Amino acid sequence: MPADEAPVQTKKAKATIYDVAQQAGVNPSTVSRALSNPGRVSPQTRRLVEITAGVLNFQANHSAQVLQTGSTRMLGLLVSDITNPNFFGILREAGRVATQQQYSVVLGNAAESAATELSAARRLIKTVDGLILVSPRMSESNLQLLAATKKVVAINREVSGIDCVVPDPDRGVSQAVRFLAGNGHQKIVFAAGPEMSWMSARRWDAVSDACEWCHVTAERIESTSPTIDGGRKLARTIKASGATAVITHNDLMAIGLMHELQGAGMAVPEAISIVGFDDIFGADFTTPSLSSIRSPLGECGSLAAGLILNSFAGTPQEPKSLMVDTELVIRGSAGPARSAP
Amino acid sequence: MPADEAPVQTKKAKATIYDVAQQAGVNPSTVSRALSNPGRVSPQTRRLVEITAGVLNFQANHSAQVLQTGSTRMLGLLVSDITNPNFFGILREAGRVATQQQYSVVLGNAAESAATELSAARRLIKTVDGLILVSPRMSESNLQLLAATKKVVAINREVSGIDCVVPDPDRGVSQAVRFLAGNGHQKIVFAAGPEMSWMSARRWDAVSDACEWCHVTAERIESTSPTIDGGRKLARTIKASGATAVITHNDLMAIGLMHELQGAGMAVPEAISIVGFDDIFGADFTTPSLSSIRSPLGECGSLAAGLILNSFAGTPQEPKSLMVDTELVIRGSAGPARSAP
DNA sequence: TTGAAAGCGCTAACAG
DNA sequence: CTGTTAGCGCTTTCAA
Repeated sequence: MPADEAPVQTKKAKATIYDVAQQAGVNPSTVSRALSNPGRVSPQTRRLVEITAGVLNFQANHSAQVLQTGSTRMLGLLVSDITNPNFFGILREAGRVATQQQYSVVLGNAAESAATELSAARRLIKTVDGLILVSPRMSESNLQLLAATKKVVAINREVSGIDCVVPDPDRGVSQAVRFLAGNGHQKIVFAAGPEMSWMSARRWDAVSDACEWCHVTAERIESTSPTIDGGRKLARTIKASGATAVITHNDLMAIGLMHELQGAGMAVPEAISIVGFDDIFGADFTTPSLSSIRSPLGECGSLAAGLILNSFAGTPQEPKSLMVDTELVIRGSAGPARSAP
Repeated sequence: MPADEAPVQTKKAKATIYDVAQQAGVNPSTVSRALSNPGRVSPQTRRLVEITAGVLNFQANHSAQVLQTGSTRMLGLLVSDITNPNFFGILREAGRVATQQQYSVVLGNAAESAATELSAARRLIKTVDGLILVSPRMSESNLQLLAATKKVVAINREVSGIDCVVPDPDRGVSQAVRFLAGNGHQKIVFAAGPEMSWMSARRWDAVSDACEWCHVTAERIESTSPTIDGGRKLARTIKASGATAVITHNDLMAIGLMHELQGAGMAVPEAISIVGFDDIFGADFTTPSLSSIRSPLGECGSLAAGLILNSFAGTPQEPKSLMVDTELVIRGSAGPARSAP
């Protein structure tokens, strides 16, 4: 391994509990107790220690504590889809729940591929007590291997043997399809996401089922990539399909598609209605603003954090999958079908 | 402290180097060397150790390593403005640079206020070798206190005594003002950000200077908050100002302002040109798409990480401020003034 | 309530 | 090239 020096700590040597103990004239263990177990020490001693610690600017050495106690009091969060800024909700809520139990949440360096995701997860998991993986792309077996090390919870994906929190597309999709059917749309196209995406499959199932229920035709078309550009490339095919409504695997695709369609002279929603998925940041920047099926990501975050924290506190539980409901957010991009009354 | 149990490690007890050593019939220190210092051990012993470690699924205890070596090989990144998804560029590039030196980057739980930011920074800094703060809101003295503990670099803010990487608005602003002046605009309004924002002041200075240079009038108006809604609330004032062009402190404000103005019947850019700052994710979702002055955040990230990493490797340096150039991204929202030829 | 002492898992001299 | 030994800074029994 080349160029592998330890950091030169140019900063002044840190004070340890020994320094504090000496300065205060007590035993190191008393300092430890006073600082992290107050109540097991007399009030005056405690004051003394606290003041001395303050004077010496004492900062407990985290790794020493971790080494001793076995707990980092940190949760990791790893997000694979960095193009979806929406996961801030997850971070915020997971953080909120964690904070209540004096835990903090750190975000792992986001991953571009399944491989980098795995290595990022491996690095991160060493430094935390539990790990939340959002839309993980790695294989099931790798996921299970990770889960054998520390507590792991997946969001947006269901994997046997590990705890999961997954938004159930059914409710939001059925709202969307009912809305579209009620507005006279006879045929709905679903623009799928990546071939291997668990979520995309799940979403198509929901669309297909809801359409059947509402007696409208559902057609699935494949995309090249789940991005704005991927959405653009779908415009021809979708126009040719004769559908008056389209639901896309995600909002990025919806936005790309909408722009391309508008560029080709099709009015949205007059000529074609568009509904995306995820209600990402910026979905309401567009004209018309984008209708979208939203997952309660914040709730996913708090549930995931809760799952991990509970597993520390309570008795071991069977791995379980938590379902959360999705919800249609109607904005300007969806409306009555052209031929509707 | 109530309810403060250590996590119950329900997982199987981890293998240590002692287990590996015993199994392989060598000394623990040999295991340590073979794994983290290959080259100081014979090839066959090394193979043996590696295989045994694999079999036992050995994972080195991170905190023990840290405790011993004093280095976590991790960099922290703390972002205060979570509404600006643009900082992904920082994360990505800082991560890239860090990875080259076997460091990884963790993101601290984002902060809502100066106070939570400080406590988040305090928590995070204990677990990393160096900390990058993006647009920090805390006081200078707190910043300097942090910097006394570990290596700290600020992005988007200049603070004496600590390393900084700041985008210089001058270039982008001067491009924007020249563009607007060249298109016949006589008066440019700057919609300022938060009163105490260092960056907002910097940006106004740049606008003011550039306008003077181009002989156009610059007017500064205050906002209530640097958000979409804050932008909306500016619409009346800006319309009343009679200006035909506006530069906003950030893109969120620009988007809110644009929507509100359009809602009030003003065409963009025909009646009024709008230029934002930051070129955030979604700036091109709008109609017309938003022109914006972009900071090379990726570059800021790599520079900041480089600054930290170099400080570990080399001799102590004087704190320095690195400047990076901003750049105008012209899109549909800016064009010829109404009364222009 | 406080002190003494052991040890968490690892690395890094120093010998051999 | 490999074994021995001594801690890193903290928490936590066990005594006093």
